Amino acid sequence: MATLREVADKAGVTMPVVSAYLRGSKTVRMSEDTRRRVAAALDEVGYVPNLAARSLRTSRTNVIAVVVPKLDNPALAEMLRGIYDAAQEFGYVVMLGDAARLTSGSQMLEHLLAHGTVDGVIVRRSSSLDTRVLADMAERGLPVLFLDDESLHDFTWLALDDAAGIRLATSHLIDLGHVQIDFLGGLDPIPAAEFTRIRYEGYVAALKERGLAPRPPIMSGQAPEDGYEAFSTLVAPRVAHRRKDAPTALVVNNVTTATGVLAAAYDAGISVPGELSVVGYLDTAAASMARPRLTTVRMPMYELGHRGVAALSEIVKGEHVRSAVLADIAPTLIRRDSTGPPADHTAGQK
Amino acid sequence: MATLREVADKAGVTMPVVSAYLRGSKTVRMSEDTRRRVAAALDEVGYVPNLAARSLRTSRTNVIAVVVPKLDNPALAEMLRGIYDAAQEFGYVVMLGDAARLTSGSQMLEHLLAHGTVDGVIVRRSSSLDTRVLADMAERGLPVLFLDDESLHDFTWLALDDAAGIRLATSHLIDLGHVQIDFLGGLDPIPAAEFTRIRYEGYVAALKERGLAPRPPIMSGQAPEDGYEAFSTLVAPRVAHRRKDAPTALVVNNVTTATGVLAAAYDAGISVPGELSVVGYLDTAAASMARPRLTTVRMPMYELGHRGVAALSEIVKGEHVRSAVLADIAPTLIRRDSTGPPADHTAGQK
DNA sequence: CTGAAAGCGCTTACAG
DNA sequence: CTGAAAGCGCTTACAG
Repeated sequence: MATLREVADKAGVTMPVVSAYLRGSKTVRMSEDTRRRVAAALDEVGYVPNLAARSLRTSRTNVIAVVVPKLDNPALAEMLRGIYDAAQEFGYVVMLGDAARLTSGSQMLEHLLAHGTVDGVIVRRSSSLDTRVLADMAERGLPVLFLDDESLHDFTWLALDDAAGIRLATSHLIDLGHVQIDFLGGLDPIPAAEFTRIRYEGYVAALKERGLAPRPPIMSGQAPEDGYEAFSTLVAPRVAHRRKDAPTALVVNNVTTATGVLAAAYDAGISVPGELSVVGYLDTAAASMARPRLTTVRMPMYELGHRGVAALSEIVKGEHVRSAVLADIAPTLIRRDSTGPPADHTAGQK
Repeated sequence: MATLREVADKAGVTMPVVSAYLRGSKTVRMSEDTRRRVAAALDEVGYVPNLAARSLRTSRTNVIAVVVPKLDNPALAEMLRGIYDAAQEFGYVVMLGDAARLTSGSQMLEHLLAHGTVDGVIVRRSSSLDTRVLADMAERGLPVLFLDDESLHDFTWLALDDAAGIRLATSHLIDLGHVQIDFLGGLDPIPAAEFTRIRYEGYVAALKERGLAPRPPIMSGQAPEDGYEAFSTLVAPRVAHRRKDAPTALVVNNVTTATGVLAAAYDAGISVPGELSVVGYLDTAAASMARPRLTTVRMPMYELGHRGVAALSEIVKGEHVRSAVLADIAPTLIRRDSTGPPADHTAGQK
């Protein structure tokens, strides 16, 4: 537990000199001999700084908290890479947490709201947080940046161009010749997540552009099990019995949900893409391990995370940051094996 | 930025009284009237504590860091649940991090090694950390608990009973009538991860117990792609050509790897479990979404995390903690659809 | 350009 | 049982 004072005494200098040496201060000049003595003393006592003392003095911690809805959501892995990379560039340490643990009155919330703990917070999905928690953050004036969507008011956010992404997925199916295309997915119950509305509207827009009739969304939670359940009960019966209103293709809001859809199709004996094409939104490693390999739309998740940190650092500095959609990076279609022409076009091929 | 002093002045008491009130001190008694005045003042100024100041004074932070090899590894989700639950009980806030980011000289390592930042660290898999990082931790005397395996020396660890888990998986296959059983998986290149050796030995033990001959391990990394690659090149050709040495069943070290194996078997036209049974080690939601649904062995991951925090809190208090294997909780076989009797026993059924 | 002082906001040991 | 003082380990503004 050597302190700056001990190091200074040992080196025959004063504390501020050691402090300046440690911080690599450019304004304080010291002789080569002084440097050497300080370095030797530092090394000799095995000096380790006390960051609590530094934070108390500077009222900065260089720690940012990152809160995500589900820690093990693979679709977020790339966003986290972007966040960690940017954090390193900006000199931040990242403290990652689960939104489910950040409840009102929780130890973790107390920690974030207190002074001297984190400089700011990045939250993926405001809807994964209690409204009381959001209110606390706002009231406390905590610098927060949301990685959300364009429907979030009252806070600063950065968003993917979800409408464009889903439009791309839908257009791909239209290009293949599909006409009866359904939208399934992630309509979280309460609060009726706005982000899904925007995604659904991307689907609607794509169909209308091409003179096709949009169909009502098929509600589903986001987990694989949710996709399995929704597909089994709401889609599979229509497809299996070749009902006139059966879709020949499906836009699935989330890639995670889509893996459940694939399992359900398999269990129902529905061939993908033979009888039904499936495209998932967002891309993960699991998409290429699924059988059939899942066609997806890849979004700039890395950039979302990276720019999020940059924006937060501005907010921390007290500067005003404008909410924005990442529309300058186009979504990419990752064509794999789960999409193909509709059955009636390929009758001869199979 | 109200301070304790301001609150005290407003309430007409001294700082220590407010401090005691805040901490719910039992030793300091105060009148009902005082309590009310303090509470009112606290509320009026919107007091928020400065945790850096508190840490500087108490040299405790109530923060623990948790370092895992891969943030989005679903097999760890349950362990993290255990950690978060226990952290709450012990009054800790969890700071989760990625081992890949905790490199020598990294901002994050500096942060962990400094005073006044975290009270201790839990590391899943010592082998995911640079040896220099481990040496730094040891030298600095940082309280660390490893969630590793029994082959880790020089540090305190808590381990799953990997040998028992793999023995259960192997016995299941033997019970089904399999004789030619291979072990595939997670032999990390350098350092030749000890934990896989122990798992492999569980496989060997199970076979020997039943008078069967163990076979050399099939090396593979842990990712789905690794499992895919290893299976495609080293196993599939033998099975497809019905070579005499072809396995009829496979113990896959990791469930993540097993999903890749399943995809590879599908692509090679090998029917699971018709021609080959596959059992994965550890259980995840993805195992039940795979087709065929993957038979796995479930280990007490929640308890591993929970007890890890309990052990760390002892270490933080300076008490000696003995490394231990969680042998009191038996592994469970989760029987799904990827295992069945060997082909020659079922010739009439298919 | 260098050196001693003040103070960040708490908690705790100590005197009354 | 209550109240004023000391001090945790830093950094920065200020005097020399």
